[in-house]
Amino acid sequence: MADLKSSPAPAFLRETELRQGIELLFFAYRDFTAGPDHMLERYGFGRAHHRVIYFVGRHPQMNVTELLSILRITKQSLNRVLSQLVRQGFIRQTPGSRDRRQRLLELTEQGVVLERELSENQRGFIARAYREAGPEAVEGFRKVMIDLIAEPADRARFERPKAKG
Amino acid sequence: MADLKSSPAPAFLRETELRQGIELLFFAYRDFTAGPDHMLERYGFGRAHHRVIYFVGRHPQMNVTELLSILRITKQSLNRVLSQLVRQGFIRQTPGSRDRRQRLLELTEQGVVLERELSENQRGFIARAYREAGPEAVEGFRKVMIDLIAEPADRARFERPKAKG
DNA sequence: CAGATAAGTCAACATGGCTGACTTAAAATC
DNA sequence: GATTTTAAGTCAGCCATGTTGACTTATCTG
Repeated sequence: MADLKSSPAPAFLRETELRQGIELLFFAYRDFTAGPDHMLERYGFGRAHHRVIYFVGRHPQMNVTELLSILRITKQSLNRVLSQLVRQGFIRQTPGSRDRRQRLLELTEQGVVLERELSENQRGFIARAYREAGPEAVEGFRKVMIDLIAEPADRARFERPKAKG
Repeated sequence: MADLKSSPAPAFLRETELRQGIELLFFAYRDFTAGPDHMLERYGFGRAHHRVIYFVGRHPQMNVTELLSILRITKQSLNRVLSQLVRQGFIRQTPGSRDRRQRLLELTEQGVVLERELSENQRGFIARAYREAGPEAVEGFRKVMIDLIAEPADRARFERPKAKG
C-alpha cells in the first residue's frame, strides 16, 4: 500500500480510481438490497431470512454446515432465522440418508414462491444494468467481481465451462 | 420480469447469469467489508462508524443533512455513531458561516489517521482485483456498477471529465 | 467403545437500524 | 416583526441480526 501514490502507477490503480471503487460497492450494494428488504417486511422477515431462502433455493438438499460456511455467521444466528422459516413453512428439513445427523434443507412450495418473488426483483435490477452496460462491460464486471472474492473456493462457484474450439 | 426465460434473450441476460450477478454482489461485498470490520474492533467501532468516517473524509465541511442523504439512515441512527466519533476526537464539528444552524463535519488529525488506515485496506483489496483483472475489465466493471446505482443523482459522483480530442 | 461431528438450544450481550415525540437555534417568509 | 420552516440534536423504546459461551443429543468414525 505504501506505493499507492508513488509515481508510475497505471491510471486505473490511482487512489482516486480505487476510492471510486469503494464507493461503487457501497452504493450498488445499498440499492441492490433495498428492493427485497422492502418486500420482506410484509412477511416479518429481514435480510438474513432472504439469504437463507436464496442459498437453500440455489442448493436444494444443502446441509446446515455448508450453509453456515457460505453465510459466515454462527450457528446460533442462523438458527434464529432458519427455525422461523421452517416453522412458518418456507423451508423443509429432512434427515440425510447417508448421514442421518444432517438435516438437509429445501424450499417448500411456499418457499419457492417467495424465493422467485425476491430473486426476480434482484434479477430485474441486475438485468437493467447489464442491458444498459452491454455484454462487453458485463464481461469485465464479472472478471473484477470474481477477483474481488477473497477465497478461491468461493470463486469456483463462478467458473464457466471452457468454450471448445 | 415475465419474459426472463422466453426464448431469444442474449446470453448475458439469461437467468443463470443474473443469478451469478446476485451472488457476485453478495460474496464481493462480504469480503470487501471484512477487513475494516476487523480493524474497527480495536476502537470499539463498527461498520456504521466506518461509513461516517469515510464520507466525512471524502467531503470535508459536509453538513449533517447531506451525510444523512448519502447514508440513507435516520438522524437518530447517525447521531449515535457521530456523537461517539466527536466525543472520542475523530471528527470535529464547526458551525456553518453562511448558515449557523449547520454543523460542518471534518476529520481531526486522529480521524485522518484512522480513515487512511481503513481505506488503505479497502483500496488494497480493490487494487489487487483491478490488477488481476486488467484495465479493460475495470472499465466494464465501472460501467455496470454505475448502472447498478438506482438514482442518477448518486451516479453523478462517478462522472469522468470528458477526454478532449 | 471412545471420540469427533452435525445440529440444536439457552442465555446474555452488542450493533445499528427504526418510530415517535420533543427542544433549540437560526433562517426564511409573510 | 411575528410566524413558519429548517438544521440539528435528544430521549425513550423497539427490532433484527450479529456475537460468545456452555451445554445436549444423536450419529458417525476410528
